[in-house]
Order: sequence, then structure tokens, then C-alpha cells
Amino acid sequence: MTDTPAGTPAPTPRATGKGARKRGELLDAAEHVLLASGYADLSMRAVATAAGVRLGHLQYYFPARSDLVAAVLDRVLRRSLDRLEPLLATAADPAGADPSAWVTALLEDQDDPALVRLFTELWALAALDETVAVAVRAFYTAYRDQVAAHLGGRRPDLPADECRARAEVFVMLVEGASLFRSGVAAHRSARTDATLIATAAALLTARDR
Amino acid sequence: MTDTPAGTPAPTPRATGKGARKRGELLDAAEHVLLASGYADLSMRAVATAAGVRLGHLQYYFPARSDLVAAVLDRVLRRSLDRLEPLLATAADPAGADPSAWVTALLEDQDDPALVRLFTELWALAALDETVAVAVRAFYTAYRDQVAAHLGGRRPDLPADECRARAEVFVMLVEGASLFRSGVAAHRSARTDATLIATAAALLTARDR
DNA sequence: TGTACATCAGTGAACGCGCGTTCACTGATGTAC
DNA sequence: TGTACATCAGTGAACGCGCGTTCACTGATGTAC
Repeated sequence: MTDTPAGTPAPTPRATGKGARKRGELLDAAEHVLLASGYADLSMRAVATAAGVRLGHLQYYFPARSDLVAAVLDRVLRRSLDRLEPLLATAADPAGADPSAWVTALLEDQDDPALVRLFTELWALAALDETVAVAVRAFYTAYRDQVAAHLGGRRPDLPADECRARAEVFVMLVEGASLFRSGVAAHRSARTDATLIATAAALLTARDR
Repeated sequence: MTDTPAGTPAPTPRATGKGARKRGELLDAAEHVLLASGYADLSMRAVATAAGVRLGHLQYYFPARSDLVAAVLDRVLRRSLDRLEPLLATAADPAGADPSAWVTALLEDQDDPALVRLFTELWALAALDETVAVAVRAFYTAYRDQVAAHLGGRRPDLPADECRARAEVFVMLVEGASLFRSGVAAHRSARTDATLIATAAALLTARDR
């Protein structure tokens, strides 16, 4: 007895075991095509070829292109939040400590050009698809709230709304920086990185802002 | 006698007068389609329909889709730089003055969701087309250099490389902010704007960073 | 352990459609004499 | 001012192609008895 209504003849691949593994492989292939060719050329045929399966088989797992696209983007956002969480949870350093090392680690994590590429596609797609737009905003809300919580641990003297505002500006800066450190808008420079890290750290430590 | 070789039978629309006007109208239509439907659905037929001309006529001005896309993106970047220049040239305020009003004006100018939308498409496209990538990097280099020049006028005490570094971080912050103020990553908030403006202003005024 | 059967996983052909591009064409506008 | 002609501006039909989707099919795997 599955969780689908008795009369439904539609394909419903298993959520566990081999089915889940295959699904992950297909999403890997789709992500690869998205990185290499962009959303416009993210076709069912291209993904099937990249995954080494037949078109019909890809459709067994993702009946429509929209299902595939939604699943890819969903996984990108979910994975990004999962990677962020352990970094942001390390509010371990004492209240007065210099957060530069922590900021540096966070920037390094955002360094991956492939990740930046996926996010530029997400930003562009959010304008066309309200579902994507909602997911992207939810991601940044969670991101900002985690930074705000980190900041609250570091600076118990700050009111919650100031933590939130500083955290949002912090995330703005990190996202803007990703464009300039990944090659989209410019390439990395040590001199600029120093100023970037000082500016981000100041958001976490400055008396008022 | 035109500027094309004698034997070339290819269509070469006039660069001035009626031809230039029509070309501008076609680019307006293309930009409208790009905003409404994204790059993937920026088809010759959709643009012709939006412009109220026949497919063949659009192709008289832009023989290939790639010509149309290149012209649209080129115009977006050129127009953005042209809008930036007068704002950035107003290094009028005295050396010690609070730059908050100036920063606010610059943010307002970047406020337009349509402009942000066009830039998200540009960032995504830069990964697929090296010509676009070069144009985007050239745009941000010019942008950063103009901010650096503005900062140099305001703070003659700073060495040139520090001006450049601060200017680049300033642009990172403004570009990141555009995502958070246009609705892509979040919506505008007065509290966050205050922190954003203070942070940007500090890049222009702080003793060291 | 063996058999019957349902479901799962994967195949392959075909469909209609919108796409970029090619090309021969026509009427309008400008220019030379 | 009039006429001949070249170029400009715009039309319309056709092409081959890759696309998403539909669907009937087959072999592999699991399960009930």
C-alpha cells in the first residue's frame, strides 16, 4: 500500500533506496547542465544525456520539465542553508573577540563560482516564477535570521531589531561580494578583501551604526 | 557610398534618422520582452509581436537573435553608466560633509525593480557568453573607478589603492542591496536602510578600514 | 523452495509546436541627370 | 520639373530542428501463498 490513491496509475518513484539515489543522480546531472548551459538550455533531453539515461526514464522520475527545475532549485537552496547552519552556529567566540576570522571563513564558503552561478540563475528565475521567488525570499529570511541570532549572541547589548538590520546589511554585503569575488563583476583582490572583511566585521562589532 | 564593402548585399540599416529611431523602438520591445519573459523566451517572434512589426522586418535590423540580444544588453549597460555619471560627478560637497544624502540618492537611483531585473539577467548571461562577461566586468570597473574618483575628491588623504578598495566594497554593498530592496531577496525596510546608508557612508568617511 | 502476480524501473517511437534562419519579393524613399 | 534607377524599409512563405509531452511497451524486482 503506497501513499497514493488506489486508482492512480501515475508513476510514483520510491522516496527511499535505489529510487532516491537515482533521483539524486538525475538532479546532479540537471545541476551540471544548468551550470554549463543555463536555464534556457536546461532541456529534458540534455539532462537525460548528461545523466546517461533515456528521455523516457528521466520522465519516470520527473514527469514534466517544471518538476525537474523545481527540484533542482529546491535542492540548491536547501543545501546552501545546510552548509550555512554549522558556520553560523559557531557563536562560540567570546563577546569582544575580533570576528574577522569568522567572516573570512564565511566568505570562503561562498567562494565557489558554481554556487554563485546557481544563485544568479535563481535571482533571474525568481522574476518569472512566483514559487521560486517565495523560496528565494524564504532562504534569505532564514539566512538573515541566523546571522542576527549569531550577532545577538555576540552582542547581547543590541536590541533585536538592530541585530536584524545589521544582519540584513551583512548579508547584502556578502551577496554583493560574491559577484565581485567569483569573476562575474570582478576578480578577487587581497586589498579589497581586507576592506570587505573589515567592513563586515564592523557591522558585528561597531558601537552604533 | 556606405561604409560597407561594395560587394556586400547584406542589409545595413541607417545609423541615423528613421533607421536609428526604429532600431531604438525594436530594442525597447526586446527589453520589454526580456523583463516580462526572461532570456529563455526572448524570441525573435515575441519581440516582433511586441514591437508591432513582422518577423522579417525585425530581422532587417537584427539579422540574428544574437545581434538583438547583444544590442539590448549593450544598451542596458551603456544607459546605466550614463545615469551613474552625473550622480558620481557631484563631488561638490566639501571634504568633511556627511555623505548620507548622496548615498541615499544613489540608492534611490538603483531602486527600479526593472533595472535590477535586467542586471540579474546580465549576471546569469555573463556565465554563458564571454562577450557579455567582458562587458559586465568593464561596466563594474568603470563604476568602481568613478566611485573611487569621487572618494578621492572627498578624501585627498587616502592613497589611491585604498580609494579603489573602499570603492569596490561600496559597489558590492550597493549591488547586494539592490537584491534586498527590489523584492528579489527581500523588501525594503526603513530600519535596514538606515544601517545600509550608515555602512556605505562609513566607507567614504571612516579614518581607517 | 517454487510459482503467480503486482509493482517498479527503464525503453522507444511518435505527436504537434515554436523556434532561428533563409530567401524571393514589393512598395517607399532618395538621388543623379 | 521630370524621369530612371539604386537603395531602403518592410512582407510573407517555407525550411529543418529541437523541444515537451504522450503512450504503449518490456524486463527486473519484490511479495503473497
